[in-house]
Amino acid sequence: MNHWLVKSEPETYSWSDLVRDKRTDWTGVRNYAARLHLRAMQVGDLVFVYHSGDDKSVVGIVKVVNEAHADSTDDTGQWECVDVAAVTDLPKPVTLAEIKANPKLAGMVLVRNSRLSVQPVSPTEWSMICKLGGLAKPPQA
DNA sequence: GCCAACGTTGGC
DNA sequence: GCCAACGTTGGC
Repeated sequence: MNHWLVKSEPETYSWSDLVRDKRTDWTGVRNYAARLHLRAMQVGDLVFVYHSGDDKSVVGIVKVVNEAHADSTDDTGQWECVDVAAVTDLPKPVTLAEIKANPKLAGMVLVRNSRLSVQPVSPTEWSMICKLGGLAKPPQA
């Protein structure tokens, strides 16, 4: 199983929207590198949700419930999305400042390439952020 | 509001 | 195929 991180502007679609919807198709990705990651996702993979903008925090975890398929919000037919379902929020959101300050996390794609909206997360990074986020044990797929 | 980083577009 | 110009993202 792989781990990922997706970004969203909370003004556009926030974690609370996701909790309300319970499940959503993660549309709107319009970047080739991000699309590669979407295509690599498998059902059961766990994904951090990060709020960009004012929040700048990892706020929750979703799981992939449907592999990549056509993005209904795209007219050109070239972009894809996966379906995700809410798993848990982080009791204590992990801020970008914390991530940058943590030597184990400072190498994250989130820090190195802040513009990539869908990105891989290493197992070490995953467990560290779960811990910082106040999860006693990381969720199972 | 500014600007750095990055991606895309289009002329050559 | 290169690269300048432009647009967008997102942190500060």
